[in-house]
Amino acid sequence: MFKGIKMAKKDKCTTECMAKMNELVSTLNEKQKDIISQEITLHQYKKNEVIYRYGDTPKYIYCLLSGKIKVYKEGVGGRNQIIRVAKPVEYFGYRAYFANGKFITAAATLEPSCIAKIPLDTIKDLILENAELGWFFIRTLCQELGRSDQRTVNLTQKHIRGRLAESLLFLKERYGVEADGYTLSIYLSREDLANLSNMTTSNAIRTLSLFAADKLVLVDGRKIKIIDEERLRQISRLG
Amino acid sequence: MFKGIKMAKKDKCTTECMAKMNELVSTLNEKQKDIISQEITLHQYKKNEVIYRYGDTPKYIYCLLSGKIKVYKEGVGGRNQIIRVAKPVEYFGYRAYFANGKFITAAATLEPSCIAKIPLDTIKDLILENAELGWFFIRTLCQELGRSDQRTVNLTQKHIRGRLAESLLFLKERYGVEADGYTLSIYLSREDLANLSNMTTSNAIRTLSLFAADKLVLVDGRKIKIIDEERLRQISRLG
DNA sequence: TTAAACATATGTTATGCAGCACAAAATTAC
DNA sequence: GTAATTTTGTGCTGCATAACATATGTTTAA
Repeated sequence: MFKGIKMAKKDKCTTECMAKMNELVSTLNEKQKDIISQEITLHQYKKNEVIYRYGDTPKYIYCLLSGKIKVYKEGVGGRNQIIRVAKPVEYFGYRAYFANGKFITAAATLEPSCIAKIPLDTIKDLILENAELGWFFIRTLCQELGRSDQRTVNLTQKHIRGRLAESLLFLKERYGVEADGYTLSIYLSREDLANLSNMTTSNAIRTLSLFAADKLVLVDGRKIKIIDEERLRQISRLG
Repeated sequence: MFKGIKMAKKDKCTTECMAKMNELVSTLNEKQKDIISQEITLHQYKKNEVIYRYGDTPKYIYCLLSGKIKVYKEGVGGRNQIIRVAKPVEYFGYRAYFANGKFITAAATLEPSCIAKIPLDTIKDLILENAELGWFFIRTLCQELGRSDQRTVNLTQKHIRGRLAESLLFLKERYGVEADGYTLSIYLSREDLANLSNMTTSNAIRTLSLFAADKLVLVDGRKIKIIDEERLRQISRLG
């Protein structure tokens, strides 16, 4: 029977993928787990590949299994604003569906990524029959909203140095550092760094150079080592 | 029996209040409604009264039954940033609790307001046993998050005129207009208007005067009539 | 291998807006 | 009813940062 074959083909990948999604899957009963594993699909994305676009109709929830992605908004004059970044295993692309609208953001990979997709209609049905799953999304959304509130003030009220310092600390907290304990585990282009910090690319480059000259960071291409976290924190605080 | 008396005393107000909260209450069964009506308390706030403060531990969900409130964040150098505003019947003050943290914002009334309080422990319990209630919060949070994303770009990328235009349209959409069809149904101080639009009070005053000179709005103290909505929309779009 | 496209770097200019200072008007307090 | 305080209004100055120009290094493509 076709379904059996399809399942068999999927099985190894799907099982692995469901294991990674444990935080969500653990709220489900066996029947619900089955439904998800029937509906879930896996996708490979290259670096800088667009996942969804502004204006699209949301149909799937995306689960980032490996890699890194950005959610961004096209601003005035082609200037993009990075709204949030995700790491494994986090979910994205579902907000607009739950709010009953189209996408007001776009999403793209920052590095090669593996992403699982589940139809949102299915997720909605599951939420309505499983309060614990709903609770998972409520907690997640509340954390997102807190971060968003925080970012609004940071981006609007701090000066350039403060905004960049804030972004570097944000990236460290979000993605961590490599084995040496200093190098940020994410290699952003200066443009993405600028879009994250609400400034022009020129100013991101300039200010990062100044930080390097002040021995706050050590820059080697896209590798950034955070040397003096304490002073970066000061700069971020004082605006 | 004491509980009975307590109930009896509360009954009229509570019933009225529960009726207003229909969007939430309608998701509950009788037993759950009883729990809420036992725990709910009503409070009157004067104009410009603080409801909760930065750093406080969230204990109650607040339901605005009448009046208007702002949720704001203290920024650099005493400059406040209004994060969102609520109208009847909307809920606030629960985000931090669900995200397991303290308040990172403060809230205050913009006019005399009547506010119901329900312990968040109770709400959490109800969400965990009532998926439909959870769904209500998910929808609400997703709308909030969308507004927040939108605001981030507006506040960071638009010029002063664009930001003020945006704020005026935002207020119209959020609070509506009076019987004449033009006068905004909210009387904000210039300072609050500035804090909503990410600018200094001086610039809010100045720019509003310019709008008045350009016949886009008609200003009489804190009363603002929106005359030329189309052009305001243009100004807002173009930054 | 060369060219083309892109990313990074840095200096210069232009300007939008914050930060004053001060005055007038309106509200509140006594 | 007068003083005190807050809110509103306007002009001026300086600075932060966007915008532009240009150069160099680096990856991609033909």
